[in-house]
Amino acid sequence: MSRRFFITTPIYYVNGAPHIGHAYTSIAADVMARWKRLDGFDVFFLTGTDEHGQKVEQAAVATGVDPQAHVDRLSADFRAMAEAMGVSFDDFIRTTEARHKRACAAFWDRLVASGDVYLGAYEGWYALRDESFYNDDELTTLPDGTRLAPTGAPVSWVKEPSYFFRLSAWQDRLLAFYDANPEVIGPPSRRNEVLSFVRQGLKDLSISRSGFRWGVPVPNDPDHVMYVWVDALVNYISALGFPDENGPLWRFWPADLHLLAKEIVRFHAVFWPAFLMSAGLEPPRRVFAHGWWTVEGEKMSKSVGNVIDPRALVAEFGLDPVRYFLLREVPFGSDGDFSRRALIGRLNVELANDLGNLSQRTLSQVARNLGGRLPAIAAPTEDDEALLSLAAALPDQLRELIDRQALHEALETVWKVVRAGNAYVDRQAPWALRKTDPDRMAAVLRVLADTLRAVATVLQPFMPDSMGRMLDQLGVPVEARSLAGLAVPLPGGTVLPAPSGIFPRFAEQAA
RNA sequence: GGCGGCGUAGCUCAGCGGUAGAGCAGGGGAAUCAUAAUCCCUUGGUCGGCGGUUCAAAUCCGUCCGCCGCUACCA
Repeated sequence: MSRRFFITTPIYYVNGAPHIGHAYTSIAADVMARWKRLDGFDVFFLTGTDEHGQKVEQAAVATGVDPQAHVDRLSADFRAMAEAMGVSFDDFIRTTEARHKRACAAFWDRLVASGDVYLGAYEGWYALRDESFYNDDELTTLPDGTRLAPTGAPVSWVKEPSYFFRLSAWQDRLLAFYDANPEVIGPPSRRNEVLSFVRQGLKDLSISRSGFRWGVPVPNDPDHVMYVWVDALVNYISALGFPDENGPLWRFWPADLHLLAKEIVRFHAVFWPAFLMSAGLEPPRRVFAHGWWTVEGEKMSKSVGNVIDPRALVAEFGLDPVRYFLLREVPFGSDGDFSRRALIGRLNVELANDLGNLSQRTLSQVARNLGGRLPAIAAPTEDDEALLSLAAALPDQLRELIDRQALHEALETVWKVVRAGNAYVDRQAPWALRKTDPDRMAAVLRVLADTLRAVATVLQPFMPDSMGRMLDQLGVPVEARSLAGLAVPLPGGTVLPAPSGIFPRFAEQAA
């Protein structure tokens, strides 16, 4: 088994401020990246920004700034958002960087060399005023037959020279690829959509534009810039040093997981593998699409004014509760609804009451009744063994679940142990044992401490800061916090710091 | 229109051939170590309608009703 792991988010298009959807993808990828590191993998976690295209060029012109200055500002905002969300990326690629343009040019040359690129003409309804093509279904037709763009500009049928990628030639090879790699697209519903899309027949893909300049130049044809597909997708290999296949990072290719939102599955599961195979490179091992969030039951939109700013959310509730909520509330891969009420419920019930309080009630008894020293392990009773074995099973269970991106199930699995822990405390009643059987009380508290250690260890990728503090309070040295480290018991007598609450309950301010 | 999916307790969903499940919400009780946090018990469903296969169907097949996704060049 390969011990290296390459995971990516999409590069985010800089046509607005980052919102909860961007944060969601990045946080989910972060959890997986952190999990793999915890499990001893050599991880490369890539994110970044997509900065070319006509929309960006127009936005820059509209605000009277140079496109590069415009994207510098927006890209920095995305990067700051990732950092604010605790996203532990190893590299942040920007499509305006020289290394990316070099990779794109080399990649383009490979496609040309394979015979899959030809010069043709892209046809469509074009509005001269907007300098933009429109789809048929976007147009309105006046009684006199004039067609108008959504902007009100008149359109005419225009042919523009464009390079094409011979995607039509790749249909059978793509189907064979999906067939040989059934896990390459997830969840299964997305796989089905991709399969039916490819089966219905593929058209050649326009991969250059000559109507605007803000893009990567096409080699040997200064009239063209690369259109989005090639430019954007190549980021995944430009960050690995392509075309230098002897560079230090190239060993990370092919990507183990491209994580993305459902609307860009096709680009990643159809176009990208075809490009890569054409270029003589391996296609990604897995592409997984998650769903979209609504807000309080409504679609998120600028006009409704309900777009969630992830940083505002973190300012109010804290980073870890937000990360937890996003991954716990909804089966990963499905759509979900974001509501204050639901977030507060998860925070108060699951984080504060279930987990935070289990830690607090355990550690406060250790502090008060045992002088703050971790008791030694005693011979386990049947009840002890039941709880400990549940906790010990967590790493293997989560490995399997996280490998198939079932993040919500991973959290549910951990919470079964947390609930079992609370039930165990009540059954054993160490506060009563304090008077009748202090040794047994110590043994019970040790069982609880070990259970909490396992829980906190596997939850570190989800809530790095909070679980770090919990492990501090449990006396677990930083170097003993990996999955491998969990196998080595802490010595009895370890002095624990004074416990303090990790997840305060959230009280809604009275209006 | 074509292809695919879904419809199970008040809510969110799991189960996918063998006497209906979880979490939350509701009701009752216990405990008091703990962030008044916990634990135990419990109410509640003709598993969208109809028909079929089977000794046996949420579970397979057909059909109808209702929702949803995909059906390519904004990313």
